[in-house]
Amino acid sequence: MARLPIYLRALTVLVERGIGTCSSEDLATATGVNSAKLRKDLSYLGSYGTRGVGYDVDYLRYQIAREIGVTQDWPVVIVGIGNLGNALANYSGFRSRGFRVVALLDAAPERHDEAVAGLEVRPFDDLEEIVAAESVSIGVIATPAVAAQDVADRMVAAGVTSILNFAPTVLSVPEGVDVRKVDLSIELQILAYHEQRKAAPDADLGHATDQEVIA
Amino acid sequence: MARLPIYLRALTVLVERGIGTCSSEDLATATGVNSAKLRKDLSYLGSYGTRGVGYDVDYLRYQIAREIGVTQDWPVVIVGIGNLGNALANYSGFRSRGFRVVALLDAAPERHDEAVAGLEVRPFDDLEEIVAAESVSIGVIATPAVAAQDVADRMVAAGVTSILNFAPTVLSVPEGVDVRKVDLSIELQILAYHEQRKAAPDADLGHATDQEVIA
DNA sequence: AGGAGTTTGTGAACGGAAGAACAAAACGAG
DNA sequence: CTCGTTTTGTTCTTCCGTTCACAAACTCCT
Ligand SMILES: NC(=O)c1ccc[n+]([C@@H]2O[C@H](COP(=O)([O-])OP(=O)(O)OC[C@H]3O[C@@H](n4cnc5c(N)ncnc54)[C@H](O)[C@@H]3O)[C@@H](O)[C@H]2O)c1
Ligand SMILES: NC(=O)c1ccc[n+]([C@@H]2O[C@H](COP(=O)([O-])OP(=O)(O)OC[C@H]3O[C@@H](n4cnc5c(N)ncnc54)[C@H](O)[C@@H]3O)[C@@H](O)[C@H]2O)c1
Repeated sequence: MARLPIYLRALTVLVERGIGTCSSEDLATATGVNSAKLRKDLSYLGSYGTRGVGYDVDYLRYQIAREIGVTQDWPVVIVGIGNLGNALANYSGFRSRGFRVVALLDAAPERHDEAVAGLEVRPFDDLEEIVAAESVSIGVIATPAVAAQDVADRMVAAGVTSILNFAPTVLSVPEGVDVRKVDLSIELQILAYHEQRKAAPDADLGHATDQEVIA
Repeated sequence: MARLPIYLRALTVLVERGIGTCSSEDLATATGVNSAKLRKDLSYLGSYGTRGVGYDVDYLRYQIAREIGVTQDWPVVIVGIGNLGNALANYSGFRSRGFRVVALLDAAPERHDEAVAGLEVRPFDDLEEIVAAESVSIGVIATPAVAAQDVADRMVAAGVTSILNFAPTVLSVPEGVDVRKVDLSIELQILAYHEQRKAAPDADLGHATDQEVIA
């Protein structure tokens, strides 16, 4: 379920505040979801709450982390160390949430050996070697759109089975490989859509059909 | 509808290739959605297709752009010019899709007057002035999580009614203000979740959620 | 110990999206 | 002009996620 990471983050905040237990109502308001939905989500992983009391924050946190699979560290490779790739490489939030960037790859020779976030940028052709050596199963694509499909194919061939794609392209991958895409332009366009609706209260009054067949 | 931007992008590609008309089947495979769903989406904006022929690429593209509201340029401010803010400021894809970054704001004085992507980084306190002067209604938050809520409050007070939030926090905003969040850690965690399921075949198999399409 | 007050877990109702299927419309060939 | 082919627009059915509502279970206070 896609909401588990949100609960996990909220629980981490509660742990840091030294809060030992919380009700579904508390967690629900903290994460912005309906409390019934939250309880149903949690009950899906088992009965980890106590009626009349709530949930043990630490215990629930561990259970969710275990369910998601972030009790272990996942090695990750990032391909395309441009504007976005640099930002990602420097992002500390990955590390603290169970992901370890093991390599930065780029096709452009002028980027090689450059140090980014304590890692050197390596040639894209080292992909297979690195994936095999570090048992990498998750790859991040931050290359231009035209290169994304090629990079994805190489990743899949090398053994990567999950891809996070920042390039604005639809990737085609074989069965068994998961792709998630993050497209910032789309996010902005969705905002613009709602924004336009706010400005024009007359909304879509029946886009009336303009043509009638004449007999 | 959240799929319109995807159709728009696919149509833009078709335009660039000089293709004049396309069927719902074509667009569906190009975007990775079901053709019936796509037709239903398009029919929601009106009857812009011709039975037996398909859709006029240029015309449909314009209609979708108009529906989304990207026939005009939307001014955007970015707050928090760190790793991520820099990448966003340098991203050309916003401009080409109907968004214009009008200002880069940061609270840290040492960043001020620095030039990023042809714009100078200005003090966060200039927010209200800029929003008013440029009629900005869309703001992007790329600050650390602790500052995000404050920034959002200031944005809302200044007149921003749509926020794209990259900080891993749940923002609370008044009615009428739209917030979309992009949380990269969550995306990775969802991948890790599926990845773990692949490795452990005892879990509930099934639900193959991937996009399979030919490019 | 018992009752009052909480809070979980879940059965049932609801809503809306997704897919299958088909009739209506356009076009081209003969 | 008519028929066959293609493809849209839409209806109908199915399914999944959300929400409501409530009994069961636990704590605390008297
Ligand atoms: N910068 C942003 O904020 C932003 C926002 C949204 C989406 N994106 C998308 O993310 C992607 C990267 O954006 P960017 O701004 O970092 O671009 P960029 O041009 O700065 O960086 C791209 C990098 O990929 C490398 N590259 C190119 N082809 C490659 C290949 N075949 N194999 C390996 N590496 C290759 C290039 O050498 C370059 O270093 C683009 O698809 C862009 O549309 C970026
Ligand atoms: N870097 C990434 O790839 C990445 C990935 C996912 C999420 N994020 C999130 O995006 C946000 C920014 O990440 P980053 O790596 O760019 O961080 P960063 O520390 O590099 O940059 C943050 C910037 O925000 C500025 N800032 C701090 N408080 C401010 C305030 N109150 N008003 C205005 N500006 C303020 C700082 O001066 C700094 O320049 C964080 O919340 C992070 O969790 C970043």
